[in-house]
Amino acid sequence: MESMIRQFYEIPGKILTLKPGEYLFHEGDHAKNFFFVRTGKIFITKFAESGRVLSLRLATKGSIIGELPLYEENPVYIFNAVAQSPSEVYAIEFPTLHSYLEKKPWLAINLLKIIGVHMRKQHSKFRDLILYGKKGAIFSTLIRFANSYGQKVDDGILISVPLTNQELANYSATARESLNRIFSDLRRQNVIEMRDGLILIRDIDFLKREIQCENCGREICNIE
Amino acid sequence: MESMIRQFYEIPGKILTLKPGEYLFHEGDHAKNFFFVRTGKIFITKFAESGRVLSLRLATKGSIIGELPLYEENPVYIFNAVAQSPSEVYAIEFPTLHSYLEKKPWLAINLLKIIGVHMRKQHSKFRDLILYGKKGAIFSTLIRFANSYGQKVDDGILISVPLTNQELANYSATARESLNRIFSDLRRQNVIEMRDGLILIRDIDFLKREIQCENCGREICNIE
DNA sequence: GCCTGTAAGTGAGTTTGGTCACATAAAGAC
DNA sequence: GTCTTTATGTGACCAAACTCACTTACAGGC
Repeated sequence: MESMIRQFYEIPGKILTLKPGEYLFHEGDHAKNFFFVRTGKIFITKFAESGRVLSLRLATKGSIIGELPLYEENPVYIFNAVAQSPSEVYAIEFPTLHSYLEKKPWLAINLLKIIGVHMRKQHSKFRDLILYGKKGAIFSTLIRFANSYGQKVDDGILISVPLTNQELANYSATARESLNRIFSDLRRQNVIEMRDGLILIRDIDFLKREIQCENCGREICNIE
Repeated sequence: MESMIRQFYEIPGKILTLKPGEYLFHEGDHAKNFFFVRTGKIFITKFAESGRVLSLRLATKGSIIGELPLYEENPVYIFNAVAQSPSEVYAIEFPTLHSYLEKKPWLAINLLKIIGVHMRKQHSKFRDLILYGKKGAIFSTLIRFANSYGQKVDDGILISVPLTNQELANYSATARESLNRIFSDLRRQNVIEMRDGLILIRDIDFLKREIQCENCGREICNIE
């Protein structure tokens, strides 16, 4: 994956830096650029009329962002991208990317591969959220965070990103209170535990069992 | 869209014919081919352990199927494809497609475009199902069927595909009974009506209003 | 015509999850 | 230290949606 992305850095572009909380783009904005994350972490979210927020990804080094409108007639971002931590992204303008893709077949193929993986991620998330209720959504979110940002420690997997319950609820399309109650249960059952404000997953197999995890691998089952 | 797909027919492949109810592939099968639908209609579904079925698409002339595992190391179909009506598909083996994509940049770019549209469809469906409850899921399904298979008649839009309530419920990740009750309401409110076993949508704007339709256009908001 | 099988419709009861309203805890500001 | 703000934890209640059980309607076979 890393090597695929390196090839895109040969395309002329600009480096942008973002402070935490700063938006790279808003949904509805006219889309001009395609981005790679160089450093930091970027939340990808979508707003609902009701004020609810649906969080979709937490992009990190190597993630591509804003690729959806690439070949649209009237390109518009359909998500928000907001920095979670100080971040650097590499921005390539669509027309520039278009001309490179036309010239270099391997580039287009690599992009196909990347987008294919995106599709599969999206589908597997869809499955978890639709078929296994809120518990499924929350467990799936935890597993994905563990795969993306988990560090093996002696008694489990520590998710190295600080996340509030509200943020996690947004990833699971759930009310904060519902997530909270499910977390209380998981703590009682010794499946998770809080450590220095981070989540420690002590029994990830429990989570996987409950949502009939298809063991699709870390490349697909992540939050990036 | 049509012209894009014509280019793929220059790639050597085989024509397969399917009878109604016949499977093109099952989820979990080793994936060898990429398909275009030439004629007929193909259901794309996914099974859940519980016996529930989630229906995702109803592919028709011009739709591509089975593209997800294209660049996987161990390619496996993650959905089922089953003919709804007598159908013909054009099957291209992955290695053949790979070599053509390497040689012809415009082919890879067209595939990028097609898959980009797929992604956007998937996202918009996700949004409807996640953010607007079961009503949102059902209304979204109706709108998509209307966009794909609707015929304008003097008093509304007739969905020209015969669908049972159970099938529609599968598209909406809903229990049949729930869909049934929502349909009863819609009939009472004169939003829909049954005509010769087909659904006639009399007030599609009502449906769109309820789910905060973003009017993303027929290219995205469909069921193909 | 009848019989059979499948689909549709509907009530009752239960579960799940969301909302509201607080109480408590933790983290900063000063 | 106090005060303020933000996050967490929970109970009570309500609404949405699922399940179960059954009735009704319709189509096809014969």
